[in-house]
Amino acid sequence: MAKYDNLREQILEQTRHLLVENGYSHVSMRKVANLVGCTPTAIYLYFENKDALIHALIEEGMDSLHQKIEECLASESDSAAQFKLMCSSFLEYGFTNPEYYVIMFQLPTDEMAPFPAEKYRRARRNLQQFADVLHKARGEQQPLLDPLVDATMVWSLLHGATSLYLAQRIDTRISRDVFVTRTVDCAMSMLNPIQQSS
Amino acid sequence: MAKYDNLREQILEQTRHLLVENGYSHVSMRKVANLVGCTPTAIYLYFENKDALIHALIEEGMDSLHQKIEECLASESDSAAQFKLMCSSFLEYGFTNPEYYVIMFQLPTDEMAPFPAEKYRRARRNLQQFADVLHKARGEQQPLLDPLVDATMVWSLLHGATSLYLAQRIDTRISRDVFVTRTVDCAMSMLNPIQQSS
DNA sequence: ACCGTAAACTTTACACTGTAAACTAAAACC
DNA sequence: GGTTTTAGTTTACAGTGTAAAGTTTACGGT
Repeated sequence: MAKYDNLREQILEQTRHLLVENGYSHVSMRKVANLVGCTPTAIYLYFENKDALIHALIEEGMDSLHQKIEECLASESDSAAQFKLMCSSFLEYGFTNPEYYVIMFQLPTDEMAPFPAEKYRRARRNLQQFADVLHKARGEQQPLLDPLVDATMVWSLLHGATSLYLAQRIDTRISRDVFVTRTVDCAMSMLNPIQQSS
Repeated sequence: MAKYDNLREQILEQTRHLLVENGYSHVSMRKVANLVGCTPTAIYLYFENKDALIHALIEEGMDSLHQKIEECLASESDSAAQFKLMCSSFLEYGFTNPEYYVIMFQLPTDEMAPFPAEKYRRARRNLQQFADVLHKARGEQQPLLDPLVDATMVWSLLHGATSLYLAQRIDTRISRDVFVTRTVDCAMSMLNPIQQSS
């Protein structure tokens, strides 16, 4: 009675295709169903609703980003170099996978159910890795500075840079190359402890 | 034949109300029309489409943010203090006006027409002011460093921090207070020239 | 005073959206 | 062989943005 080879996989595949090709707004249950060759409601047999379908793709994205960051750790031995590579890789990931980046980090909060906190654990590994490398690159002392907080600062910078770039909010007089280089420099400067105000 | 006092103004008012109350996704032409008391299509007499209606609100937001930043300049005389206040004010603006912030800076790029570049000039004033203050606070020399680029870095940090905060992506172990303070400290550290890599 | 025109709307309609509910056909199990 | 379960389809509903045409009201000119 299995009419399709692996319907769940086909649905994910076509959704991803639609997402990458036309962006989030053009993903509709009917379009996905048409591409797959099934009916719109058949999708509900495998995904609770549209949000759940998108969430599955978010997981994909989180995993591929995680893998990319792992590669940074592998291809460098010096922790400062690792950190630098991680930063530029993060930017590159966002720039080259805007659709994934958007659904992962800036999906309209009120438009869809938030990514379930429990699944978000996997995503947090990435931040934790930033924190770890940061800590190591600083020489593992500096107990006064919380690496998690500072990693969050780095993340803010990288995420902000990526978001503004993707939203084409960056002044056109600034080339992409300069923008990336300076952003990474900026992140590197966060390796030096930041003086805390009163 | 004027059935309404000032229909255009009333439409904007109710749209803003709906936006602040329920978020972007719950703004629909029919809901706005119902609140105003007119028909959905009447809105098209004053706004080309839904995007144009939202764009008008973006302008409102840009102006109020601009005003807030102007106040920072007025209430401090030292340029470093001005800069610091501008940063924390920017964060505060985003935190307390999430709906405006969202439509201004992170509207789903592919969901609606981009904010017209021409109108975006007004928005760019804000960035320019950051650049100016940054330049002044550094003592007006440092010709090697482009203030526009560095202001963009500051903006990236602030925007990233705001976005992540609004998307509830910040680790719950980090209090809002700590987060804001550290972000501002981080921005302040950008006053010191950042060493450029090769 | 009256008529033509233009402004300010309303009515109707279309194609699209997510998804709930009911139905159906085929396979699996006892 | 009959019953239950699986894997779908069909139909339907309430919502969306917006195009096109129809309607009412006010004003300017003669």
